[in-house]
Amino acid sequence: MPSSPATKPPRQARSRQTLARLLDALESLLADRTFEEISIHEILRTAQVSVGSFYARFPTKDALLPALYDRWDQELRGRAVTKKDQEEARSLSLEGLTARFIGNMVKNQRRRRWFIRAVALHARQHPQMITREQRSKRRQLHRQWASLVLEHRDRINHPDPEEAVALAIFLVVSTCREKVVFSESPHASSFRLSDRKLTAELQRAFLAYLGVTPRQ
Amino acid sequence: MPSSPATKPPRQARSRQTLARLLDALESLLADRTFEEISIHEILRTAQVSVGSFYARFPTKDALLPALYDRWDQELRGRAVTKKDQEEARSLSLEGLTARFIGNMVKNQRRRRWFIRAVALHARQHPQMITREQRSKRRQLHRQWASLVLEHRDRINHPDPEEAVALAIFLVVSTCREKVVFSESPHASSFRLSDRKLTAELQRAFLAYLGVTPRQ
DNA sequence: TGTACATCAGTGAACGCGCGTTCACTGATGTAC
DNA sequence: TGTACATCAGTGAACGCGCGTTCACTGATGTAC
Repeated sequence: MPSSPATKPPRQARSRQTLARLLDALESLLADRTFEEISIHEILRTAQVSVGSFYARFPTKDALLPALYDRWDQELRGRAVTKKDQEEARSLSLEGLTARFIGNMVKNQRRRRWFIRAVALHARQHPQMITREQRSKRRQLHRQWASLVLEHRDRINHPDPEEAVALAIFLVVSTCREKVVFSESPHASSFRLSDRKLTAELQRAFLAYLGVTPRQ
Repeated sequence: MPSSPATKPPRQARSRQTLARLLDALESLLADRTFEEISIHEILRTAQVSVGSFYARFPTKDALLPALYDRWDQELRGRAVTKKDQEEARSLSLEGLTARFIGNMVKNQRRRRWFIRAVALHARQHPQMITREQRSKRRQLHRQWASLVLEHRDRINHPDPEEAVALAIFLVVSTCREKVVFSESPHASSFRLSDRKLTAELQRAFLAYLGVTPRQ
């Protein structure tokens, strides 16, 4: 249902595999180049799929990346957060909550960096990708995090806690993406920072900005 | 001298104007589209310059954006910081210093957002652009800022002040760019935030992360 | 001041390559009776 | 269980458009004597 508007869903197992091969091929090729730089023919060769077969499923090349995005989002939704998880999260301290979320964020960005880079670059010029992103599971998780953090409102020292939490999340997400996804090309050579350290520092920044002082 | 390697500098006033027209044309077209999306012919039509004239100056299309970058960087170097300015900056409080720098940053990003967006997108896939950026005046200003901040080392509460300052700058620059340059498309609709407010909050985040407590 | 020549600057029709896409076709799978 | 037909799925040669670039040329400016 959240798949591309003009994309016909496969009816047979055979074509479902072809689709999977296409998306896999694209994902692997994205490691080296932008979506724009990769030609259809190249994707098709990698996936061992013929041109006609592709255009039977997708209206244009541009429909392919959104489809990959959807698959990823579905995957995220698959590991649905249970009621139990939510209860558990609610019982955590603000520090614990932050540590867990930021830890996951860094880990995920690291694992899927190529894919995230491609989507981020593509979204900058394709509005439909942006709206897709806004309805994504990822965004939903951010909202969940925000409300969980706001349950510790008494420890937040900022004139407008709601706004502050939103900006704090924006801040760590932007920084994390810039660092992990974009600033680690061989040419960038900005300061080195292990993921462990990055996580710790982002946590520190998050809590400090919200004006949270350690409990003694 | 810092102009593109294979780019021939103009010898006559006439061609210097042509060059300027080309760069102006590109800069204005970047407001709506990516560099990749803009064709040479379009730039030439806008600048009222012929194809041959362009290729007499530039080896390829890709040499044009770096040239625009250089012009901008030269402009920055033009308004050189005098000894007096430095003295003055040194006499400011940490809060004053931060306010000034972040204020300028937000203002500049706002003014030149299209151009910055183009460069950021292009740099992601063209290494030569990255090295250019690293030797830029902008980077140099960041380093200057870092060392000025470190003169207030006694007010910084972080196990590794040097590293912390570097990351703090990275943090505010990344966030500012993400917000001003990328997150304000009509489709993005993330939370609204005036430049004034953004500046204030980034300042708060910067100082809080460094563990600076207000002087009483 | 004038003439000859070299260099700089500019012109735009034409080229050719690469890419996304089309199309006429064959083969595989599912369904009805 | 077998046959007929509809639909789904896959094939790859060929097309054509748009783009960056070339090239043979004309005109303007600077320099030497």
